[in-house]
Amino acid sequence: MAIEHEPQAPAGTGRESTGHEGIGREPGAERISDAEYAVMESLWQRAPQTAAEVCDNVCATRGWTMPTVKTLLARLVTKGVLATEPDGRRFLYTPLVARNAYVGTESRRLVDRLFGGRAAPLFAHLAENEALSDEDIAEIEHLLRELRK
Amino acid sequence: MAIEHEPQAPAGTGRESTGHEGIGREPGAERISDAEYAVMESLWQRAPQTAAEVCDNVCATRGWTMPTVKTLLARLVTKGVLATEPDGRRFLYTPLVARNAYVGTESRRLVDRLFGGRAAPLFAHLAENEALSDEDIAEIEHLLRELRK
DNA sequence: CAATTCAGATTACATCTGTAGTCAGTGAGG
DNA sequence: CCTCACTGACTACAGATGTAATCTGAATTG
Repeated sequence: MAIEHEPQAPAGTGRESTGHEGIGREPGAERISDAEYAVMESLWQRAPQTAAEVCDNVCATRGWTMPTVKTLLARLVTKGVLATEPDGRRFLYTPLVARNAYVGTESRRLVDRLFGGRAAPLFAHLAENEALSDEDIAEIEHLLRELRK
Repeated sequence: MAIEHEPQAPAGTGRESTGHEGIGREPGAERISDAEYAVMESLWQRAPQTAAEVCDNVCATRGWTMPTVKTLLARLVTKGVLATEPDGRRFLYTPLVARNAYVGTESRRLVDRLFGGRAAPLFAHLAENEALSDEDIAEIEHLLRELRK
């Protein structure tokens, strides 16, 4: 099929491009994979960025090449967690889900899966494994005092 | 090739059956997937169990059939997180990694990935999202007092 | 002892992930 | 104006995962 030359949402809008779906399609519903997460990190740090900029930020550390970043960006757009905005001939990518929200769901997932939805056992685990620094403890105590109020 | 009739470690003992492994092969090194985790849960609850018993425990809730459970069990054995012990003509499966250990690594992974290895921000998130029950808070306070000592 | 049944082994297959290569259009430079 | 570089789009492909069917041998049962 003919490809429009105007920049448009990259990659496979294939099976669900109709956009009419009422249920289960809110942005961020899709899981973000490990590799994708690295890309998101970069964009959460600063947005919007071009693909090249994202690569500058992550390719070195992860040992990736541009094509890899491109693919990941495309997938993230497909998943609905990144928005694209044409800027001349390239795209600017912007997160559609706040890091905060993502982190929230992920933490929740873990707590639900592993600790029956209770945060205390998680905390206990971290404590047992000495995953808590003194600083952590201090901060948590502070937060607790806040909550108490 | 002829298959020995005596029950033996199911599936792909292929590349690492020698047992002499020195490096990088400690049990539990492999990641446990979501579906596999359900199987492990059952076995952590009670062990050893036969495949049929595990299915009794999870097939209903997850909408699985026996073959699925078999596959998952086989994969878990391959991954080195389940041990098998012949019992008549079937196998008894037993976890090789304690739930505790698994839960520990997973929590750690999350904290590392999402919160830069610090537990306090995780805690803050849970607090913000009201993921903390009063009970949780009480328990955590108790744990904190323990730690203080 | 033969037929049935049940367990594990093998195979299947679509999707997702990690990681990349290639193609084609568009704007920039000569 | 033509060529080249850069960018996004498409294709690739192996391994993991979710989910299951089929095959085969062995144990149970009549």
